[in-house]
Amino acid sequence: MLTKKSQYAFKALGYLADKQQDGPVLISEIAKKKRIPLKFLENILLELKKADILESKKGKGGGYFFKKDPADVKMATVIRLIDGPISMLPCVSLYFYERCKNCDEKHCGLNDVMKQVRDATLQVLENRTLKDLQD
Amino acid sequence: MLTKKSQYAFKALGYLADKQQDGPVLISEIAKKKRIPLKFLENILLELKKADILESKKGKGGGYFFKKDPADVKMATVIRLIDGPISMLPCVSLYFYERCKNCDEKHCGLNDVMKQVRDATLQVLENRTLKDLQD
DNA sequence: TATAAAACCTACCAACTAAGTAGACTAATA
DNA sequence: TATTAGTCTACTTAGTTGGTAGGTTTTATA
Repeated sequence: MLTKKSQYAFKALGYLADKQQDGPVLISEIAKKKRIPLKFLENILLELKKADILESKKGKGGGYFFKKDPADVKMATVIRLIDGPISMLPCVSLYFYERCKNCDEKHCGLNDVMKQVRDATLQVLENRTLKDLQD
Repeated sequence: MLTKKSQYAFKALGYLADKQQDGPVLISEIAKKKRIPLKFLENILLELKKADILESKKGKGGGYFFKKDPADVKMATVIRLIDGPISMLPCVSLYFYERCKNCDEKHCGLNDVMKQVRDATLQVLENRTLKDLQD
């Protein structure tokens, strides 16, 4: 399951994608409209900024807005950033790989199946972007 | 990610599937061969028994063995039993559904995408069985 | 029928993670 | 220079994960 954190991230990103033409959007506005705890949302947006997905402006008239085009940010990227691995096992993960102890990946039935699951999942998440979150 | 618990469950089930012709297998034998903490494995096997996947015999000459045919037990069933939901969001889960607050499932982009992920995942996990874990 | 083997059961625990909060600091603008 | 708004560091609290301890019950067999 996705954590609350990444669910909030997607909600916020969807909102920002909708408001892309309106200039900077306040954290407090997003928090209110999407019912996300304000301080928690602060952390999330900051992470998204540090990952170069969002940009921000301080002071009056400030707020958050997209740095990249939403259509260029894959869902998979956001999940990996906020939650970590997408795969069901470390030994089949592409970005968070860890080798299996006591099991030879070359002929491990579980490994095989979980690789299939991974590929099926990524087929979706690598081809859908934040643009798909817009109304 | 799968928990250690369900990973251990799969290891143990794979071992039992291999030894299906040999009569009851000791917990301690599985624990040793698959390097699973003994007492932890006890709990896991008990859960699998209560779910009617395994059967056990007490006393001398006892142990664990399959109640169902491994080929009739889907991977998805084991994951749901040990770890819970397979879906990435409660609002797209088939077995652990919870409705979304503050978001209309009828036109929610995230919901749409996560339904696709769910279906792609289940396509694999509902069609692979414990038989696929055998050597 | 005693005894040993084996699963079963209840309870506990330490470490970690998820989810969120508090409060001070920095930068931009009017 | 006052106000606005994001940034940063640190903390808290509840729940989950990954176990462990130790006793109870059931069964085969000598």
